[in-house]
Amino acid sequence: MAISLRQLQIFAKVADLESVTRASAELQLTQSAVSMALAELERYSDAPLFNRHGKRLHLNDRGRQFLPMVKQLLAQQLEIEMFLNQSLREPIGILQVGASTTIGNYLMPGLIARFCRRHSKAQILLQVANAWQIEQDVESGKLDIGLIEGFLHTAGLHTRKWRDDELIIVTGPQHPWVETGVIGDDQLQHGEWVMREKGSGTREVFERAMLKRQLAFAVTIELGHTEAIKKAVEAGTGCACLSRLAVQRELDHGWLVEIDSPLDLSRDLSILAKESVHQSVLLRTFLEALRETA
Amino acid sequence: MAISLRQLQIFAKVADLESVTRASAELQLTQSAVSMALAELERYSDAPLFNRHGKRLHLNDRGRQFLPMVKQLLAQQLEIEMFLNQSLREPIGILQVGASTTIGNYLMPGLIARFCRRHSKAQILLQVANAWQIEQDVESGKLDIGLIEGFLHTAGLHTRKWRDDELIIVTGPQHPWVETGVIGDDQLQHGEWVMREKGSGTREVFERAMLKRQLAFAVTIELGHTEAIKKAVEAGTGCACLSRLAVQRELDHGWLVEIDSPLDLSRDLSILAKESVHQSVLLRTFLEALRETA
DNA sequence: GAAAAATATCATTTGAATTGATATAAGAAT
DNA sequence: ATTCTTATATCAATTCAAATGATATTTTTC
Repeated sequence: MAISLRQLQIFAKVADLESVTRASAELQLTQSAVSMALAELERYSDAPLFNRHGKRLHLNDRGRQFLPMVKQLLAQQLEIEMFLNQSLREPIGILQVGASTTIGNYLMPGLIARFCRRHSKAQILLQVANAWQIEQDVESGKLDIGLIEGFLHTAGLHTRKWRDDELIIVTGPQHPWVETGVIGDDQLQHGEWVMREKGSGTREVFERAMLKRQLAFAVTIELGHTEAIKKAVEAGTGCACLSRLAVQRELDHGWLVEIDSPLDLSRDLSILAKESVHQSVLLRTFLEALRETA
Repeated sequence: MAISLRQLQIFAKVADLESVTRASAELQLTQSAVSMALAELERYSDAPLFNRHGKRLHLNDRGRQFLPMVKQLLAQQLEIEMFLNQSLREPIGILQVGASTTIGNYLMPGLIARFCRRHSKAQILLQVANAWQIEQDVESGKLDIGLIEGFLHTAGLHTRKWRDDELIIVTGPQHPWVETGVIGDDQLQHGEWVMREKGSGTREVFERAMLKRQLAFAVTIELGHTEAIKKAVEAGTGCACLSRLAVQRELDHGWLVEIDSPLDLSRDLSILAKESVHQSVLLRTFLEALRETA
């Protein structure tokens, strides 16, 4: 038989009070229960932990070494029990959040920072990956929640719209389009487009919007990262279509300029979560925080 | 009802294996016992700790934070049980000892053999690794004690000098230096040195001693193992600077010859141990045995 | 769509913890 | 000294929690 928390509690109490009877009173047990629990512990350890001198119990050297260990363990027990109770009312825990590129890089950092400042015992771990990967990991339970651009369709996965994301066309400040700030179909077709590789969510939206207006276009440069595209366009190379989220700072500083066009470049950002009976306080609080930013 | 160690053990095992069935096998329990214990814990905590997705169990946000607390408590439990189980006077149990290369290869084997002959119920497991690794493992508690060449300085780790180690210069018996058995600065500078790679503790001591006398030297051959260096020098290739511990046997047989030099080639061997409330009988006895060999 | 594999749940059994009663022993009061 | 009080230890009986075996439910796999 192994040791039990009960035995250790009893031992600590008896050691503190130096009395079986008083310990039994405080523990709401009979004297005999305490005595037996103690005897059991000493039998397990093959040697006494107390000196019995008359009616008085005194810790012996072994017991003296033992007591601090026991106290530490009981403190940990208390901490654990507190955690279980606390996490019911307060958002406490480690939340695994997945986000696809644009959201993960431009939207989540600030949002998470604000959230953690507000809820100091909550920890958010962010994984940035492509939408498909996020979907898999939410499905398997590795992630508690996923945030992606566009919709996805795994059965049994709860997808719902979070907020709108607006893609805009941008150029460098010295670009000829800047003069009017507006372009039409013609310019759209003949622009020198700097884009992410095929398959990127952002690019897909642009392609679909162009297709809808039956416009063809050519990609001058393909770059693997949004930041690289921004740098290229800032430097004067053609034009790009990016999420407003990704270029807000550059627009504010005037490093990039927004160009109006007749394209419909809005898309949805979605929240993926498991259909589940129970949502933890932390998860619910985080969902609420997401809703607030929408 | 309060939480029990049993429940926590079961929780930790299930969380690790992500399977109730496998956990039940390892814990020698039926699947239903494990399932119920888990249910009990979740009922106590008023909310699930796992996401159940089909057959797969995945920790949720609370569970993720809960697990490390539980692990820590269980480790503490283990320590407590070890303390109680250890015999009062006889060293019994398994001691995890780490040693850096020279000590581990040339000093420990004999010492451990002698110790185990004397204390038949004691088992010493020796891990030979570099000083940094040893330090980490002592710090983390994987090792009970570490023995390294030189000093190291992790806060909270108890380092103290164990004994001296003397490095000596050796050559093969047919080497010209053997005639006098003594060399000076000139020979030191122009010797054909066979050495361990840069970064080796032994080499560092030699380099520092040479630097102190402002002597330059060239390394003719670099070899990864002390044994290889000994073989090379025995075969007549140049000279080496090695711990006396590593070459004692070869000196006794006359396969290698010790050459006196004006260098100061002594260093300290140190003992690393955790600052801890309790030192087991086994650990104390082993430390005493170490002191005896010093 | 059937078979295999995993988890959850139920009634039943097992076993450990607790009780109540009693023995024993030390210190205090007479 | 002897009795009374107070404390711990131990025993058989009881209570209650934990484990089992059987079974239902669900999910994955072929």
